[in-house]
Amino acid sequence: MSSAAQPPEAARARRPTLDAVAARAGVGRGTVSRVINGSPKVSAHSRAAVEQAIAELGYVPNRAARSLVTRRTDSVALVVPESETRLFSEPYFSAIIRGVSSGLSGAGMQLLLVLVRDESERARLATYLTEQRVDGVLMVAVHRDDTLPDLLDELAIPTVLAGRRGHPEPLGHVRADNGGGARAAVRHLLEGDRRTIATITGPLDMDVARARLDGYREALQTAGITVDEELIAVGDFTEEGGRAAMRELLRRRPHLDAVFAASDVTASGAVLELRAAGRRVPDDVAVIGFDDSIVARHTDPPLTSVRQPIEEMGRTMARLLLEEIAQRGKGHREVVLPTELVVRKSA
Amino acid sequence: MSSAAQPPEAARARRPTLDAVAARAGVGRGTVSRVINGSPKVSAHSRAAVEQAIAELGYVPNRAARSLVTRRTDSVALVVPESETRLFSEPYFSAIIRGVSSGLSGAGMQLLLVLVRDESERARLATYLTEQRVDGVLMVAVHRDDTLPDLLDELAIPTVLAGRRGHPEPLGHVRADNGGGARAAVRHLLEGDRRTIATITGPLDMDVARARLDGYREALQTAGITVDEELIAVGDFTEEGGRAAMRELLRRRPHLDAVFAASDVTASGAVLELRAAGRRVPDDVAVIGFDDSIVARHTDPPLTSVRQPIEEMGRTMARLLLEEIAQRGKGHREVVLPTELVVRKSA
DNA sequence: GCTACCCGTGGGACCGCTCCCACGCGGCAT
DNA sequence: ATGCCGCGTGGGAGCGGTCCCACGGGTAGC
Repeated sequence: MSSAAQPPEAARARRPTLDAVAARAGVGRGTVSRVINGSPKVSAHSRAAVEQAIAELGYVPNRAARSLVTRRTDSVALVVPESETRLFSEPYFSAIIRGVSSGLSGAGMQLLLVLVRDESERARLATYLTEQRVDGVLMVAVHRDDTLPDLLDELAIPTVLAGRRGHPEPLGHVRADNGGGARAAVRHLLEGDRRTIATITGPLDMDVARARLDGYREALQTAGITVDEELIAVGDFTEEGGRAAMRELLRRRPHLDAVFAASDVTASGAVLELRAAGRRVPDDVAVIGFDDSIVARHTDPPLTSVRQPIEEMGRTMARLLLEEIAQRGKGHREVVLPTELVVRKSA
Repeated sequence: MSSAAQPPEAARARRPTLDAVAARAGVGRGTVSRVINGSPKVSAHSRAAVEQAIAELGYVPNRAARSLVTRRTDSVALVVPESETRLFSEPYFSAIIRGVSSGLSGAGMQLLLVLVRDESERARLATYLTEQRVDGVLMVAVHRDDTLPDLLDELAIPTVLAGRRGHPEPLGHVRADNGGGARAAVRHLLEGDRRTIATITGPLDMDVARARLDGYREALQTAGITVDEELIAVGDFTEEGGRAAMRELLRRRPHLDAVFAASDVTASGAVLELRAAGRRVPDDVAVIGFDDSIVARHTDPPLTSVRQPIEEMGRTMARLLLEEIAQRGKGHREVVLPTELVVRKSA
């Protein structure tokens, strides 16, 4: 058991192999392999002998060897643009990881986390992913012009995206009902008798941002209100972007009485800017964010926000990917999860 | 190039092997291997031929095969207790990952993310880690009684911890100067003429929490102030814990005029509770947090907080681990990185 | 009593790479 | 010319599994 007594320079103690187990159990390699892989065609007697030998030797199968012959790695990659780990306010990043991890762990799959720093690294990434290191790929924050998903499609590597690039989206993906969330937010503002409702969007090359903007438009139209394009400002999901957009909106339409922001961080920037301009929130201007992140609970006033079931999205992504790996091309390729309006003080 | 034309049921196109490259380049396997691994003992002519063949075939080495013979996997695991992904306020979790990822990527190492849900999973984890799937292990949020590090030590798997379990800590680790940060915070409060300074700690089975508490004590003693044990309340790094601790402190010492909290989230809970008790922050009671997380910037008032260089901690962990993997037992085993007090409005 | 079948089993042939040994060949000293 | 050295090189052996084929022995069917 203890290799601690060995001199530090010694090679790491070599672990027992399948052969060793077979020898100790007095059976052949094939039988040991069958026991390990749960084959039913093993006598109770042999099975017991093998299991005891495994326990005595502390045998653990070598993944590389198995992987070499089965051509599976039992691991999947989660690809995240590095910039997103900064931008995404909590709990997005960790919640996705938690969901993915929990969806995977039951299947004995390992999670390879790949942060992509910049374009030059994308090329290297493509190499990694073809190195037969992973059985499938999960991607978050895919942009409309992202080419990596196409490459994965072409290489026939099972892939599931968080969100879609456009529609139709040929690859499997999971997304929140962004449009529905946006509609609920705007409806809530209308019910609070707000009439001049502005919106600060995310980058419009991302489908989430577009879908939230569309929801905003639809809710207004449903209420019989003509959309005033001057009430729409493009942001980038950051606080600073939110401030800039808010300044611009105030300049264009000083008398607006509500803002629907495409993220909490953006909303918090908007709140700061509104206050700087002497407006009270929510008395003069109501504000609603998106994500229900930790920021929403800690701003002043706490933000009303649209919550996405992020952890469940991660779990669902994992499930879709496992299905796709198990049986190429089967399973439904698109899942939309519901959003929920969390009402706090800002609207 | 295109396997897209094949029927979906077809096995994934088998990738070219080293043999194929050798045949195409008109050389032996050995020579191709040498080129790939950058051996100098290859003639310019052969090297060129091999490189061309690799490019033409789109050859990518198979990791499993290499791994099987070299007994290296070129990947390391980052082990995170799942509860921590919830508790750690941003930016800790993602910043550590970013740092680790950047420290690793240069060395061509891959990052395996392992969330540990509960004790039962720890056992499975131990199995994973001995499966020869990783060359080393990084761990965050190690508790004092955590046995996994000992196991890793015994198995002679290179390991680096974020923070230490106690001291001395036999394993390599990286930590922030928690004591120094705490001292700086308390000194700042003293300079603001606060005299009745309370503290809300983290769970005392974690070294970070202990070190911050020690720093608090030292700063007071240095200033010639006797530590009043009634001004010390134990929290758990959560907001609710912060609120409960603050209530207790107000009960014990109603006239306290400052609080040093061991985390921003705790501090934000304390602020809420202070306000509920009719105290103004910072006028009546000054508050300082720890972490300089996104929460600190968004509370009202924005929190003065102690910043840790988290991303750099991650990078340093990766560096230490790579050193340890390259040459067992060499390299210095302990790195302490400086903290910095970020002054905002709360103190 | 002989053939047919099935079940459990052992072990050979690989998977794709690295390691290392042996070999050929040109250049230099003898 | 002969011997020696060293450089580049080819290819056998193995890493530790899985897959699959062939085989032995029991049971059932005729």
